[in-house]
Amino acid sequence: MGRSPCCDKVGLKKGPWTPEEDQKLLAYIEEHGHGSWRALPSKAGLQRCGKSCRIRWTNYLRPDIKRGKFSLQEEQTIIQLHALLGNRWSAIATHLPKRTDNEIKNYWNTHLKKRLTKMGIDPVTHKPKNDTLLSSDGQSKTAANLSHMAQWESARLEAEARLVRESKLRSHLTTSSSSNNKPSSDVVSAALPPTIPSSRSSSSSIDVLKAWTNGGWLKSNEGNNNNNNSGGGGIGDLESPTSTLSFSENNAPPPLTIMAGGGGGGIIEGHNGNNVKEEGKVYDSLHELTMSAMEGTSWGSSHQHHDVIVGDGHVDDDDDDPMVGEEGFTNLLLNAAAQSDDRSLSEEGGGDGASGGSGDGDGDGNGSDFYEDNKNYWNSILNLVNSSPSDSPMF
DNA sequence: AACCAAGCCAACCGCGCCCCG
DNA sequence: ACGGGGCGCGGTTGGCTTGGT
Repeated sequence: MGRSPCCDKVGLKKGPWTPEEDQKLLAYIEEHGHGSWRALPSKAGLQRCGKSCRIRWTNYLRPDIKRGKFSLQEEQTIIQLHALLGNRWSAIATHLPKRTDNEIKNYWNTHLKKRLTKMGIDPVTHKPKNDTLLSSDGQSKTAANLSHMAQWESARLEAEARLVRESKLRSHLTTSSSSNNKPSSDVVSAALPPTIPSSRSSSSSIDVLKAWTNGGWLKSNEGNNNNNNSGGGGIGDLESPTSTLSFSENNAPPPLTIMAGGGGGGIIEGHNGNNVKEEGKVYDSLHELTMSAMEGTSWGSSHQHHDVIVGDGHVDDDDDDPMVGEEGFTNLLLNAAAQSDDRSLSEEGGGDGASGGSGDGDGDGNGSDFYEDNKNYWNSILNLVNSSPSDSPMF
């Protein structure tokens, strides 16, 4: 069926906003809040459709928007999160609190993407376009593993997002019963400053990441750094990356533990039996997604990477550490970016540490630096996550 | 100085999801 | 259960700016 237009376009203005229009919109929202966007234009005396007003507000007029050049750290954050989340701009924007998804998207498309491409790195997969370029030092494989991570995380994101939605739904059921007839979205809006970017899933996914890195990932690799994966090394040997989703207190579902196990390609277990039952639908999705992510939908059947998830769930990656060198890879990129960038680091307080080893001497992540780089990579993501509002207002 | 191409970014478009009646 | 409204998201476009010749 055809979708009705967002508004009656007849007589409505399009194109660039005038200062007068900005002023009207700003004044109205400051006084009344945005309420229903559709109803806003007439109330505010604007000849615009509600959608246009919303976009203008969220992308430009919001008072908490930071404009201007992206700092090196912001660039790093974007690149790292993009490697994990893909084009989920709103999710990425959640971790760059003063930037809009639109701004980040634009910056990616106009700067970062080109920079990566120029360097022979596929901006989609974050791995070198020509594997042979780097294969001698193992970076291509590790870049491929980053891609694995991204796909894995992506699948998890979807599943976690479902969980969150379920939780939110139930949360809204309880809240909305006591908040007259406001639409649920307005319930959220009303409870929050109207300016806070929302994300449906990113925070939770990052929480997973936290647990992941805090839990077993790095340790797991630590033990497998030199020659791993037999008996469950590498990705297949992940220590249960326990979901640490922050649900609303009253509706907190029990923790789900996802075992990306060496035994069967992945196990999801509720911490007690009825948990899973209660979240049956979610469990199914999570399980489904996790399974497909692990067993070929993304990895095994894609044949785009060197390593393979073999039948029993462990990763056969031709005896390279599955995570080795990702930091090296990313920092290679970032260092190059820093060098090619005419901005000076000091502009934004350059050694803030979030980038971990990005400034380590040669910085090309070869040889024995791989392990450290690997650790630093995830630590850097963790750092940025920790320093970001991942205690999202949404949850 | 004039022209052209590339870069950049605000805004738009269309789709999908969620909620409500 | 279903259909429509509202909103958010990601992709794309169009126009202005900047840089090169």
